[in-house]
Amino acid sequence: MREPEYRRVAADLRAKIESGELAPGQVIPSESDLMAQYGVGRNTVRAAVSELAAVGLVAGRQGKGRYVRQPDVLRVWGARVRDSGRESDAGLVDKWTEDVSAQGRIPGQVIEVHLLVATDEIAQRLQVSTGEPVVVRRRIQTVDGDPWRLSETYFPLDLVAGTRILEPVNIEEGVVRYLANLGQRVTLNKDELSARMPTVDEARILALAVGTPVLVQLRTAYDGAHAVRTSRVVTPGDRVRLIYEMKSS
Amino acid sequence: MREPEYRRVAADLRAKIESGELAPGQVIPSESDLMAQYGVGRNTVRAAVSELAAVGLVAGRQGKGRYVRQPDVLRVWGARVRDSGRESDAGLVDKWTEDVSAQGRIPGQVIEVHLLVATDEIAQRLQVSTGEPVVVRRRIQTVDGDPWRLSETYFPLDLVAGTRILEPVNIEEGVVRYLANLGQRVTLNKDELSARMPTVDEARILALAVGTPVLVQLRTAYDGAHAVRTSRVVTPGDRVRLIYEMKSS
DNA sequence: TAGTGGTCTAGACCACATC
DNA sequence: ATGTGGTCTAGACCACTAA
Repeated sequence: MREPEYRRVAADLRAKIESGELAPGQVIPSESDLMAQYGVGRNTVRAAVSELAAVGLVAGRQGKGRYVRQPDVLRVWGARVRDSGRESDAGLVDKWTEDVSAQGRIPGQVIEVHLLVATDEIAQRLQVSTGEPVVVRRRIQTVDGDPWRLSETYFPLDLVAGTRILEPVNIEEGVVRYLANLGQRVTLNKDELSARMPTVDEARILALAVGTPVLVQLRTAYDGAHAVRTSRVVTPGDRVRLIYEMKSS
Repeated sequence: MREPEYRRVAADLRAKIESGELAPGQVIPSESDLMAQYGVGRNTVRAAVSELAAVGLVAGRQGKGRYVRQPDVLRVWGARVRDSGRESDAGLVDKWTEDVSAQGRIPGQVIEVHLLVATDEIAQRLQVSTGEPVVVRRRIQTVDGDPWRLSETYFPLDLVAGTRILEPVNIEEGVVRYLANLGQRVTLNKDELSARMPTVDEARILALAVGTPVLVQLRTAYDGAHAVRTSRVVTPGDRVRLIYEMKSS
């Protein structure tokens, strides 16, 4: 039993998907068909198909069949060189709205704002003490009405008290430009990127198929050595392409 | 049957892991124990544990038990602001060696160089015709002897003919600086980042546990509007933190 | 009603690790 | 020899979808 049966079946199906014999969107053979075709029991077929589902190649719903998934990728910018050679600061809408609209899709977002105390992680990134009051703006950003991205931004309370940041409403020009217009200077942005499997909450909110990892972008903005805000953006790995454009020396 | 049994078991185990009751590195109860503890059949226990394995929370080996995984994270830089305010170009070693050494680990790499014709994807990114000759440097980069990152860089043949790029040897100062010293100018780097589950080859070479996504970094370097090289770097999502530091306007 | 996938069980045998 | 996980089967029943 060198190569398990279910792996042989999985590899064969995978090859058919990658070769295009089973095209994206197409329904794959039913479990009964696969049992007959490969001469194995139902659980073996299910183990094979589960493996493909676990890496995001197939999906399906009870009662209907399983089909080959086709990704729907949007591009969003983490940093962008404009004609001026520097980050844009004169736009009329926030970056999410701009990025999504530019690709002919309809952006949207649901915003909530909370006042809470800093956890260790947030305190460290904001350079404040654990337990200090911070403001968090949580956004569920949508494309064509579907949840697409989770975005949380944390501010030290004293830096945003009395501003519209505290109101759970859309800020048309975007938070970054809004604060810049109020006089906040940002000299450095530092992003930390990683990939992981989603938590159960993330999977639920983003309606993630099993086998879909998320891309996590932790961004902290600094004015000199002083942190002014930090954010965590969670996006499904198969639905975004995060772009960084950087001028070289 | 609102909530399946195996999900109840999985959620319970997950909670114990996240609360620390089952600590990283610790062996989780055996299948027999879990069967007795939750009063379910073996396959149900296995379905629950498989779910945790599929999201990278537990791993194990036949004959031994299953244990809670503990990530080993390294930081690597995608772009870094130096004291000079621009990308470093005077270092003595390549960036991988520098990043890994700085964290007290031992870097290494296995290099192979191939001459081949451009596929559609590579041709498009290098702005040449499909079928044009290109050179690819493939590197398996290691940390403390373990495969850690897969790096492929493609060059149009005419831009690197007669250089040491064609030799499958380490270039101490790194390819970027080597070419810069030969007079190649790079004015813009463009990175595209995404997360996905690994291919079977990637999982094998990087010794990935099931449930580990990869972070894919596609970088193209331009001299003006002209692409001079393009690379694909594949890293396990749980083993790296990719850092971008960007000066703001 | 028929066909699909979803859940669960009981049991068998194999492969690996440890004592 | 014993305990662990890995593979596989046969069979049962449930839930969802579509004709």
